[in-house]
Amino acid sequence: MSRAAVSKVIRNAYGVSPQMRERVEAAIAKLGYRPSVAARALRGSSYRLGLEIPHVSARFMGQIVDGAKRALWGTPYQLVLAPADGPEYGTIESLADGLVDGLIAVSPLVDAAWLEDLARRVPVVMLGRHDSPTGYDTVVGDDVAGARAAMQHLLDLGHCRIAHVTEGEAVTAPRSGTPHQIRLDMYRACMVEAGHADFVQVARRGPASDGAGRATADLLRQPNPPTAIFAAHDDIALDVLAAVAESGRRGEVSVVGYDNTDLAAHPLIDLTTVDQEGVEMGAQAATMLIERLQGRTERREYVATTSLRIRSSTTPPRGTGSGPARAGSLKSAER
Amino acid sequence: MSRAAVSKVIRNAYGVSPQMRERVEAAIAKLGYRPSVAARALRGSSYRLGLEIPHVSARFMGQIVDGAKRALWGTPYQLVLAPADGPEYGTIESLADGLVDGLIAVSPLVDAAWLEDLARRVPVVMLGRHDSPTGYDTVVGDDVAGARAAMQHLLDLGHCRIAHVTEGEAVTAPRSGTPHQIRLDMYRACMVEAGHADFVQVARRGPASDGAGRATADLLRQPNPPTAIFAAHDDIALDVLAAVAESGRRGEVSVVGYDNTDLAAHPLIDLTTVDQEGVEMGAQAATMLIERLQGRTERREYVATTSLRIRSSTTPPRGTGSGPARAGSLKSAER
DNA sequence: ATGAAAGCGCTAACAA
DNA sequence: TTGTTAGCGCTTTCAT
Repeated sequence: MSRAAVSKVIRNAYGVSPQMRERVEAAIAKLGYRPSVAARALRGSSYRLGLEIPHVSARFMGQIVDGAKRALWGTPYQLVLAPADGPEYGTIESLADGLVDGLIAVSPLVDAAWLEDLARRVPVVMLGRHDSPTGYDTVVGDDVAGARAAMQHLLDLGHCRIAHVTEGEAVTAPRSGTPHQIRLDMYRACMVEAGHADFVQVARRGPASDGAGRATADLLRQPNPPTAIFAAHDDIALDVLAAVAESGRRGEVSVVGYDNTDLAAHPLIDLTTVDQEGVEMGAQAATMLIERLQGRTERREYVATTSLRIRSSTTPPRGTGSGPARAGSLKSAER
Repeated sequence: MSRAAVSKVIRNAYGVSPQMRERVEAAIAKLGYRPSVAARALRGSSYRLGLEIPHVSARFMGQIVDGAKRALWGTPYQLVLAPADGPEYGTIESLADGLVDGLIAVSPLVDAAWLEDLARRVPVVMLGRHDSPTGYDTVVGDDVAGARAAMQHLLDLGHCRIAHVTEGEAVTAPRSGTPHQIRLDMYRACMVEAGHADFVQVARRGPASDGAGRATADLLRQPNPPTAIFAAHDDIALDVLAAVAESGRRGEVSVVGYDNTDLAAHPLIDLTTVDQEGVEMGAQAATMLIERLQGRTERREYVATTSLRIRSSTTPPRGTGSGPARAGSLKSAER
């Protein structure tokens, strides 16, 4: 039989008789034949979708991957992950260079123009970008609402001295539009709005090794330390909780995270956090990508809704006498 | 200029003059040219190495990935991850079908003969297999020593009623040689050796959703519940700790995990666990794979050494008076 | 040192 | 319905 016949059988293409199909399938089974992805990709599509996953906030990525897998279930597409931890250009290109039919990336820092170029070569969905591109789709959380909810919660509890612990300067660069920049801005705005502008304190996580532990420890060692900390994401929040525990003040400093990572619900952690539908974000991204592959060209954007999950890591401040703090102490006695 | 020239420049091959190289490089930069991985793979190698990562014990996989990345640093190889959660045959094949030059997989359950076949097509390194293959390399922890160390620690503390919480039956099938089967066997052997054969109790984690929480809760609800639990890996241990905390007996049931996941060191978790050099395992696997690609054909095996990390999740049993429990109490006073 | 050309395994358009 | 054939973009051998 001819290769064309085999090709048609494999692709379920039109124009092949039942008995031919049977013969081909028998041969495939007997020879253990497997089509070469490389050759396929060269001629058409590889049926692989790439997902670039930055090391930062690794736990949140688990949700994204789960969602993408769910969305791809039953489709002919396979998910391929590429871990990145530096500037993501290289990793993204290594995916785009013919390995995959389309890609999802989480790279708030790469240049928008560069992405538009990339998107002309291969369909792209970007996660966590608040820009308004023309050539690619975006899936993003409502960071304004999420950060505001977190801050409002702490303020409602009666906290005044609230610090923010976030990623390095690069990730929050002033007009970059990254989720972390927006969370930081909202933190500042809420503090100002609540009349605590004088206590605005931002700490940043250091080089990967020590995480946000040192930065938090420094915050706590001050004469007038924060009574609450808003962490830019759950992984940082974990470091913050660790630093608080190690400083011997477990339970005395409220901590809010972001992402509602699986660990946040663990009773030994029990972290108040902002849920932004990570799984749904992953699923939407994969779905959008497939739509692009099927021919859609107009831009789409999915904005995930956020909701605050209140757990025991946030309590009213230990009252030292001021109005709201006093109210807080009462509440804390009820626990 | 000819494509041959370009090809040579890209591959740093022999036979190209400096001025030609310069011209080519200028053209590459100007056109933003990127070689197609697919075409390359078709003709020779893709310079991609695949790593199949099962969803189970996800946190341990982080170490493996980190190690593999470290080993690949500075080589021309890129790491590509393929998430799997069911029977891994499909995922492995989807990698092997021309996408990658070689692959690392963590699939204790796939058939050895099938793997030998696979290894004839593409270089393979398997993680966590205690078999003695001819065509592929293995990287494995010393599960006998690791499990024994964990059990010995609990017995030394004075525990008699020790339960084991592990994965589903499939993963511990009697003569399968999986790490979890060996840990289970060692658990049983140590219990018998210590004269506690009558208390051997094995619980298993249910379908992914509830984890090992239910199984643990059932254990604890018994009239004569265990005073210590040996969990087959840290992710299960986390579920166990959660169930213990939720049963209101935080700190009363000792828990040992396995893998020394990053979370085990968190002060709010502080889990005693068996370290098996996960990062080193990943690095060794990647290194072995590269050696294979460079022509090695004889089999290699790397056995990671284990070491017990004692933390506060294990304490002597709350003494109800028996000999060993009393001894344990003394030790605990030293803490 | 350079270029021409064959062919990797597949798909798609066309011929039989 | 089937088989033939022309490339996809690269590497590699062989002439020049």
